[in-house]
Amino acid sequence: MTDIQDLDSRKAAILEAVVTEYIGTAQPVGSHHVARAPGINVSSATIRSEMVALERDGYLAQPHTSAGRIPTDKGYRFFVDQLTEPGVLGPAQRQKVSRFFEQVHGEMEEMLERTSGLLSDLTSYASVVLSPGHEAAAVRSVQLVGLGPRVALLVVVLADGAVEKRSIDLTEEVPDEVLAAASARVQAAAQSRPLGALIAPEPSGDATVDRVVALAQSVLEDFANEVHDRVFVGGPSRLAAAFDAVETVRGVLQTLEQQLVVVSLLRDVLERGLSVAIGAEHGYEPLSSCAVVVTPVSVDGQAAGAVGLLGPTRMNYPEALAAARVVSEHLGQRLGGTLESGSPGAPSPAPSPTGAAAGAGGPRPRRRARGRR
Amino acid sequence: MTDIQDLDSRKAAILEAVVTEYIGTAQPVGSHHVARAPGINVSSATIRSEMVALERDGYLAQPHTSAGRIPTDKGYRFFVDQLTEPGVLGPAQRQKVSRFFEQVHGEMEEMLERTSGLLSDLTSYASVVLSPGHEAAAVRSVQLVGLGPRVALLVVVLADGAVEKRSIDLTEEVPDEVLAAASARVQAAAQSRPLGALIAPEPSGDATVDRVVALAQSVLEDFANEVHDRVFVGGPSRLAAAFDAVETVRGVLQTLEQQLVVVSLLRDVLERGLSVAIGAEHGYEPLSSCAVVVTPVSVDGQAAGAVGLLGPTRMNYPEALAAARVVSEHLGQRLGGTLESGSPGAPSPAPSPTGAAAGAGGPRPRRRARGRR
DNA sequence: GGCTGGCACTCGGTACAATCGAGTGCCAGA
DNA sequence: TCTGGCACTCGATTGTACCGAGTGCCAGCC
Repeated sequence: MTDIQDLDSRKAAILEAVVTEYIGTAQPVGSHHVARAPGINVSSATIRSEMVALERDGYLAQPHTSAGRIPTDKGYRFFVDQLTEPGVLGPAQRQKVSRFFEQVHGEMEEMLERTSGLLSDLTSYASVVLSPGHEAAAVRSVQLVGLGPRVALLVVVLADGAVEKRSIDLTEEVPDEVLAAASARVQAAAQSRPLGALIAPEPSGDATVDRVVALAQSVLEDFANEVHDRVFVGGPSRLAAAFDAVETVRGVLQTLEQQLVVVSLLRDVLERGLSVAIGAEHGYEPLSSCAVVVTPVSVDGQAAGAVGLLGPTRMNYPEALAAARVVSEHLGQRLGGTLESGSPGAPSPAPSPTGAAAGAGGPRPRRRARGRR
Repeated sequence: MTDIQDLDSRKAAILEAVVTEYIGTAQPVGSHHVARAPGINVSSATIRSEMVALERDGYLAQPHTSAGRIPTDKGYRFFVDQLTEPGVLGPAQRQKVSRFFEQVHGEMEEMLERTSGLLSDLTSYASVVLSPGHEAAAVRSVQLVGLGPRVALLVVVLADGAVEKRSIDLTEEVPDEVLAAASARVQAAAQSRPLGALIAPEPSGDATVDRVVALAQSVLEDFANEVHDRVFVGGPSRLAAAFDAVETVRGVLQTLEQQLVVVSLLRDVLERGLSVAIGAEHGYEPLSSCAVVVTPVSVDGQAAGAVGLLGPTRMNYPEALAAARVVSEHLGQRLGGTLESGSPGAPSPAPSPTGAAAGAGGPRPRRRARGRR
């Protein structure tokens, strides 16, 4: 327990005791309880006077006179910043994670979805898994498949295994051969280039083919902007118990339903180099009674999505941080392994040393996530 | 379902009044209120004695002595069965729906997801949209795309526009040419057949190709079983306000998170020919304080998924039925239109005549009756 | 000087009684 | 057969008293 900037060590210890206790009980904690906490060797009277100071400085608040204190957002912030050792998961939970990643299989999206289930299982908070972006991934295949006389489906496979599709209205009947020819031309032009850096296919001389090619090409270019970072929200029902005001629950759930908001929330937090955003810090008003824990996922040293947890501000930060970190590591390795089938697990990368400021990978360019209204 | 028919018209009217009032206020309703209801021309004393009978017969219940009555599941059931005219949406809502379906675009999955948003918007209940099954859809395209030296992605496009994918571990390096050859063979064998009735490709003579073909083929066969009907749950946050017990909310939300459960719930209800399942009727214990309204979606006369609403048993059935029906119709037309781009909207199919027991055959004998005198 | 124990005070929570009123069951009479 | 009237029930509300956790302050002690 080191001395921290503007709080002497005794105040820090008291604050820590209050936060810890409050996280456990959700009840305002009084000087008496603090006095009984381990590491505190002063009387309750002393603690009271310290608490007055902590309240004056904005670390604690009192729901009403003659009640104990509860931490403010600032109080939690201090507590989190002060955490030195990353929290540790229990052996049972650790094993759950290992088991999960040994056994999980299937498509990336499915895997991410299940990962979010795992995270919320581990922590009993709502979890959030942000899928890796695709802007850097090269196009492996483009295909036009006829679905009806005037409708074709454009299917794009990226090097990272993502598949995007979009149906195209051809406005008039196009024979299969033309579709195939167009498909081949688009494919040839896009092959091995990332979506962001496509080149236009040469004209073929056949007007119909060129028309279809142009249609497909424009959809392809749309993808470059639209290719969405999907977000998987796990276990939102956990939040029902986290707040006592039904209104709060409803508001939070409603916000979580807007995937766009969740994505930008996570992105914002990551961009600010935080791994924890508490209460109003993240600036999303409906979530002002929530805290968010985010950990970027890196695959082979590259930033690739993120995992996070969302709970009440009185969430168990050490545990949440530990869970997010462990899952993020496993997930990164697993995703790295996908493309090189059966590659031996690389040695565990060193965990970032502190609870905050894990600026992995530097700032990422802002990208649009697909809007769900 | 037993003796639901034997309510004389006065009892029916009283029951209807109780249900209507309770749906609106969520408060137990007393004989006085019923007496004031339109169409009721008897005194509260008479109503009281009728209510005693209704309670004895299980249509009403009393939270405690000297409180008003609330409908039981059986009471709601009678009320719903008795509905003759389908409820009508307000003009504003109707317009919302039309607008939505004029403007909606993009992939089917996205469309379904947004449709579920629309439904819950219209009704302020949680909504459920079940994607059409793919068993009958023919394979339009199968493609093996190399992702890494030892990994390929199998991408299948079905005639209805669905795209399924699965990565395949090739266990050893396979050159692109071999992949392409295998891809062509698998495609040739599967082309135009539904997933359920695949035939095995002929051996090619090249051992490596055949090995890859076999791998792909087995994955393809897996799809036949696994291709799951996706379900989109919209606006679960609406449920937070619907129940007062937090525990109930949590349980319901948790159940909704298990997509598998939701799918079979809907499937069960549809199979039993119901369009409404109330409380314990559907047999899913955690949802026993919920009611489900389901309407199948038909595309060109073929059953194709379903839309539904999930709310408290005291939900507004007429409105919910109307919303589900309207959205189902629009959705069916829209989906039908997808494959024949720009087909003119067919004239609105006649709505099913009754609120319940769509499969029950016989013409609806019962008529709603009013108090006389 | 800083810490401590003691003390008066505050105020939410609980327990209990009184009251209110919505609602019931029953019954005599039209 | 229905109705108005009546006695009764019981949850909800209000008021009062009290308990106890917690506070702020202060005099005294190390």
